[in-house]
Amino acid sequence: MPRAGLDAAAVTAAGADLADEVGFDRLGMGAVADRLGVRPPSLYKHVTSLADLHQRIAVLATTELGDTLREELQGLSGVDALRAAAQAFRGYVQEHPGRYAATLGDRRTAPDDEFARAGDRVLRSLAVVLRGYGIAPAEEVHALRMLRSALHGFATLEAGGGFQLGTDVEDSFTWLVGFLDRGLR
Amino acid sequence: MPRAGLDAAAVTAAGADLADEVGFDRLGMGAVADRLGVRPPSLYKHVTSLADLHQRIAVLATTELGDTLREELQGLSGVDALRAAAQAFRGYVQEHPGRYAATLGDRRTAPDDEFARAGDRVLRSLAVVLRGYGIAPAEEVHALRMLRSALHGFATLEAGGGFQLGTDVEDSFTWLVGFLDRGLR
DNA sequence: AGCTTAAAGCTAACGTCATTAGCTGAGGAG
DNA sequence: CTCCTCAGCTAATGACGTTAGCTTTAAGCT
Repeated sequence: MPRAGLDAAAVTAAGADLADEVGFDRLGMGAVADRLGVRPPSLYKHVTSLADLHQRIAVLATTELGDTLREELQGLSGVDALRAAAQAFRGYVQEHPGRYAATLGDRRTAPDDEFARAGDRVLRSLAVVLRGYGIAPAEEVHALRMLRSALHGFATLEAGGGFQLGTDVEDSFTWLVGFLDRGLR
Repeated sequence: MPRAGLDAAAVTAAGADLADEVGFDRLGMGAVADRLGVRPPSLYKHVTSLADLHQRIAVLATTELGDTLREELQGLSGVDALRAAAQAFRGYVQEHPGRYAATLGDRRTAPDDEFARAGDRVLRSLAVVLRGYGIAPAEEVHALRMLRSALHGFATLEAGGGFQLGTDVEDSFTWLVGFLDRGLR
C-alpha cells in the first residue's frame, strides 16, 4: 500500500474544503479521511484532534482573508478602498462559508498565537481603509470595530440565509457601503 | 417513581438555559436530561430530536428577543429608540449567548413557520426605530438590513470574545449608536 | 546496493452520544 | 374502582472521535 503523502497543511486544506461544501458543523474526521483516501486514525499523525483541525482551519481562513484584503486594497483609498474591502470581505464569506464559520465561535485565544496574529493582519487592513478618511486617533478603534461589525454582520447574515427574499441583497450591500462612506466622512 | 411532569416547553427551557451556560455547541441530550432529573430517552416523548430542540430554542430566543425589543421601545423615538433597541439587542445576546447562537447557523426555513414569524416581529421592531428617522420607503429595507447587520455583528463579535482588550467595548458601542444615528438623519 | 530508523498508515478496540424498541407503571377519565 | 393513555425507563444499536499497538514505507547513511 503506497503512502498518501499527507501533512498538516493537506489535512487542513481538505477539512476547509469540506467545511465549505457541507457546512462547518457537519465537518467530521471520517469525511476528511475519506476525501484524502485514508482511514480516520491516520489523520491523528498530522492533527491532534478535531478541535485542533478546527483551529487550523480558522488560522487558514483568517490568513486567506487577510491576504485577499491586502491584495484588493492595493493602490486604493477613500470610498474605493472601502468598497473593495467590503466586497472582498463579503466575497470571501460567500465563497468560503465553512472556513469563515471556523473563525467564529468563541475562539478566545492567547494574545500571541497564530490565529490572533492572522486576525490582527485583517484588522490592520481595515484600519488602512479608515486611515483614508482621517479619523481622529481616539476614535479609530471605535470606527474599526464598527466597520468590522457591519461587514461581519452583513456577511454572516447573508451566508446564513438570514435575509428574506423580496429585495435584492446586492442593492442592500451597495447601500451599506454608501452609508458607511457618508458616515465616515 | 414519581413523574417529572415535563412537556416540550420545559425541555426547551432547560435546553436554552444549558446552552447559555455551557455554549450552544456543547448542548447535548444527556446534559438536558440530567438537568431535568430524567433519562435521555425520555426527552424524545417531548422533542423529536436534538435538531428539533435546537429549532425550538431558536424560536424561543427569537420570540424573547422580539418581546424585549417591543418592551424597551415603548414610548421612544429617534435616537432614544435607536439606543434602546441597540442596548436591548446587545444585552440579550450578552445574557443569552447560547439562545442567540441557536438562531444562527443556516436555519433556512419555510416562509411561514414559527421561527420565520418570530423573526419578522424582531424586524418589525427595528423597522419602527427607522420609521422615526423618516427613511424613504425605497431605502427602508436597505436601512433595516444595515441596522440589523451592525447590531448582529457587534453583539456576536463581542459575545465571541472577538474584540481584543485595550479599549473599552462600552465606548465603542456608544460610538456605534452615535454613528448610526448621524448616518440615518 | 544494503541497513537502519522515524513515522505514515492500518486494524482493532473503547467511550461517548443520539436515537430506537419495547416494557412498566402513574394517574386522569369513566 | 377500573381502564387506558402515555411519561419515563432499561436495553440495544449505530455513528463518531479517539487511543493502542502493529506493519511497512521510504528517506538517510554507510
